[in-house]
Amino acid sequence: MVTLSEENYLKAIYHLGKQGSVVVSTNAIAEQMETKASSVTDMIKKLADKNLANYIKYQGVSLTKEGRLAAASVVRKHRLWEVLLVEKLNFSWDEVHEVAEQLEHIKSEKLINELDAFLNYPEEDPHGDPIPDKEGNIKKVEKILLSQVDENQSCICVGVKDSSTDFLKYLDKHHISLGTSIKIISKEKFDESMTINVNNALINISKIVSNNIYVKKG
Amino acid sequence: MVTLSEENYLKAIYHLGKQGSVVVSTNAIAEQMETKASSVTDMIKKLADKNLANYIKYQGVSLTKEGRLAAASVVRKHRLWEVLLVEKLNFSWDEVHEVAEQLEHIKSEKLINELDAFLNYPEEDPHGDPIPDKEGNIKKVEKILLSQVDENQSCICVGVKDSSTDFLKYLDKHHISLGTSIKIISKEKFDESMTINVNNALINISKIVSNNIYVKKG
DNA sequence: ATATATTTTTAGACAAGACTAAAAATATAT
DNA sequence: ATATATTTTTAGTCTTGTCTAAAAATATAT
Repeated sequence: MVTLSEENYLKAIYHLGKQGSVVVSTNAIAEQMETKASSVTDMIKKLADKNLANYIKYQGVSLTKEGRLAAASVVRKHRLWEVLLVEKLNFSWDEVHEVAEQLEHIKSEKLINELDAFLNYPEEDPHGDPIPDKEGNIKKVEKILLSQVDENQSCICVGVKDSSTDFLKYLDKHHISLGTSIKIISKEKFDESMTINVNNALINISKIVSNNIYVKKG
Repeated sequence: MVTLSEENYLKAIYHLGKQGSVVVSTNAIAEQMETKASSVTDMIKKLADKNLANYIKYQGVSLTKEGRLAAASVVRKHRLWEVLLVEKLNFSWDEVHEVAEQLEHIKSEKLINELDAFLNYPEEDPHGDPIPDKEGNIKKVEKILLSQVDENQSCICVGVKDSSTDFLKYLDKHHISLGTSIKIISKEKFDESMTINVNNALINISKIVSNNIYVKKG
């Protein structure tokens, strides 16, 4: 049995090391989880004992195949629940995270499969992040940061890198959501801000903003 | 903050002492929760410290107003989730309990209110048990045990007292569910079994069975 | 009313998960 | 290469919730 706490560590390692295949440091995990390095060391040992992680003292951790699947399963659940919250229960995309953090730990194979079917097998969560399938596979989609797009090019918002409440509310205020068409009008050299056209309104966004919006050509 | 474990104790006391207004014994709680009396004593003290329970050593516990509301809230969540599972996610009434035991601890006011609305404000769960409202009030419905009904009378199944998987599967096998019409054909004096008519089939049920089915006149 | 049985509580121990402070290993800089 | 800084681990403590065994209180029976 994988405990709630173990699931959270697996998820952190999964996210830090691109789907868990890369070695990550104790401190990185501690920062991600807002805990202390010593707590991380303790837990890593438990994960290694359970064959969920590969661990070499002082060197870092990566997930085993089993650990990767367990982590992907938690992420799958998190994202499916987020879809339910937004599509059926009137949550906005900035309200779902906290609740999904709880729901992702509910243990029931049937529940998650039925939820998947009920939601019509969504491929992405409300922030444009891919939903792993039962085997833990994710569909890689072409996406680049808005900051990479050149002047006079048009693109479509397909996701966000930062999904904090503050950032999502900022996007809401400027009517930017998934599927929104964005045209780059101009880019400033000195601060790398850009002026963009969204729904025929011109707005100026900082580099920080354009660096946290994923878009595709179009 | 009420912890998961505390919520489970509150729920147990709530169920044992008709909505928590009655004093219940340490042993009764221990039995209900499949734990030891000493663990119960420990937890009762914590609940009393938090003003969720009234506790007098060696005398027993009851819930305070606050404790009763907290317990009713957990029961409300449990039963609403059960409705979701059955109505939307293809669970049968014997499959919902275990998952609802987990879901009932999810903390989000908005979630439970939206769920309530999404399900169209159900008044009962899939076993016919009433769903407390936000204030913890439950609608008392007229119901008697099938064993109380006289020969030649007809009635309608409105709930079950035992909602164990085994019993619910037994009812499924005999096509008895909520809303099913039942006519009492005859009752045996010596073992108190009865023959009933369900969907034009005659079946014989033991006292144990008739004692676990709630019905209303009709 | 006294002895016996049952219930409840206390005392002490344990596991999980987290923390602090100190020690050990690794990395960096001159 | 040696000193310094950083990272990681260890050792020991704390809290929550559980348990066992023993003690205390209450209930029951003769």
